[in-house]
Amino acid sequence: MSLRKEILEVSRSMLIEKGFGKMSMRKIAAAANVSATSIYLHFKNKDELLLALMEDSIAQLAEALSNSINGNGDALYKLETLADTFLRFALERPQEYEIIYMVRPEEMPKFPKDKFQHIRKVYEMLADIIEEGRQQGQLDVDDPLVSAYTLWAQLHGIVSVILSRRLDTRIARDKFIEQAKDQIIQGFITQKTPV
Amino acid sequence: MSLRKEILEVSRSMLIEKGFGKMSMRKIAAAANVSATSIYLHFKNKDELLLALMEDSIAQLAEALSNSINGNGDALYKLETLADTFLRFALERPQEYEIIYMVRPEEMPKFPKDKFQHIRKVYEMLADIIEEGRQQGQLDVDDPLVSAYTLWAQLHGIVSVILSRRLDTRIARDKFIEQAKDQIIQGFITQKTPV
DNA sequence: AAAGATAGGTTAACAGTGTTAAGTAGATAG
DNA sequence: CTATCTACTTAACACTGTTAACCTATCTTT
Repeated sequence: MSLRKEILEVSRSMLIEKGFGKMSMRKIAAAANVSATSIYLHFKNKDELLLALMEDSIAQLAEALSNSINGNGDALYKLETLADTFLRFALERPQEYEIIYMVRPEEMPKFPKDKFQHIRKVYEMLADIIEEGRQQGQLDVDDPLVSAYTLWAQLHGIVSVILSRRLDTRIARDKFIEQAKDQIIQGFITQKTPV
Repeated sequence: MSLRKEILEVSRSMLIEKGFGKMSMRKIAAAANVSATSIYLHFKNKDELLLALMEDSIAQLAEALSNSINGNGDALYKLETLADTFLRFALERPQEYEIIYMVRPEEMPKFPKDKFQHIRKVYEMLADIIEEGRQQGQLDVDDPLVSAYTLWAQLHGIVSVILSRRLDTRIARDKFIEQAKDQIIQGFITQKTPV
């Protein structure tokens, strides 16, 4: 196996086991039985390594999302399913979620296109679903792509509050998630205001 | 002025000017004309210093929110005003926002109650407004306190996506904010489904 | 085959980090 | 006048990311 791959593997498992904060170049190197400087032969710096991990996690999340909607159901159902899958992914694999959405490689180049192809595809898939729902009069949105990002941002907000331990201890986590999900979805549904 | 206060002031301006990443104990100490170890006489460690800054920023945010709804308007109007104020605070003072919602003091004790009194008050105020809206049939929510946290989480999601530069470059920031705000608020509004 | 370039690794070092242990000058108290 | 306490200091430890310089085996070119 190439050293590059090995570095990626050990850093990923280190990330998952110990969390992002305890990942250091030297520890990664030690785990791969190699000197710390060797990492720099394969990655420009720590941020680039992080981006590579990110790319991979994004691909996995994108796949989980794609798989969860296997064609059947109407737009609304699909939206709910996607929201569920997203929340489950985030809460079951918090460390991986973290590097996708919470870690900030310093001065992260604004959306380096190539690295974010996968997640862009997800947004576009989502936008398509929203558009479908709009045409069927089920959803009430303005710009579908913007709506896709909005939905995602809202879900991220929910996850973020939980993962960063900012949720009031008086509130049960599951109840919070359920209610939040309902409320978010409801924001997309066409209002049937009686004339 | 007490050294404790001076340390807080220096670190706050350092935080605002250079950002969280470039804040170090030694730099703070140098800016306060004191040795690095002196900080430890006033704060247990860096996290405690961070928490103190956090506490302060939270108080400011809480005040901005309280001030923005000066009694008049119905529940829905108040909700919109609060959302506006929150978003403005976050986007105008990103560094301060960051320490409130994004920085994670390692192993942050789950909501150390005393330090979060202010923000809890805000949530309760928000819950009251939501309850008021429910009683007037304007809002459709289950548990008002949970809804308060949900609203906040959603808004945080929007801010978070922008501040961590994860927003698609094709999407105009202002458009995103406006549409997101509308969608979030709509999630709270009573659906008038015709029978 | 000899010579040179290259790929892939090394060790040593720099400049920085949070944090602790031990020591010190000055005010205060008995 | 001595002892204690307070607020600070210097020195040091054990880390961090990163770079410079060096080594060695393999591949390419003459």
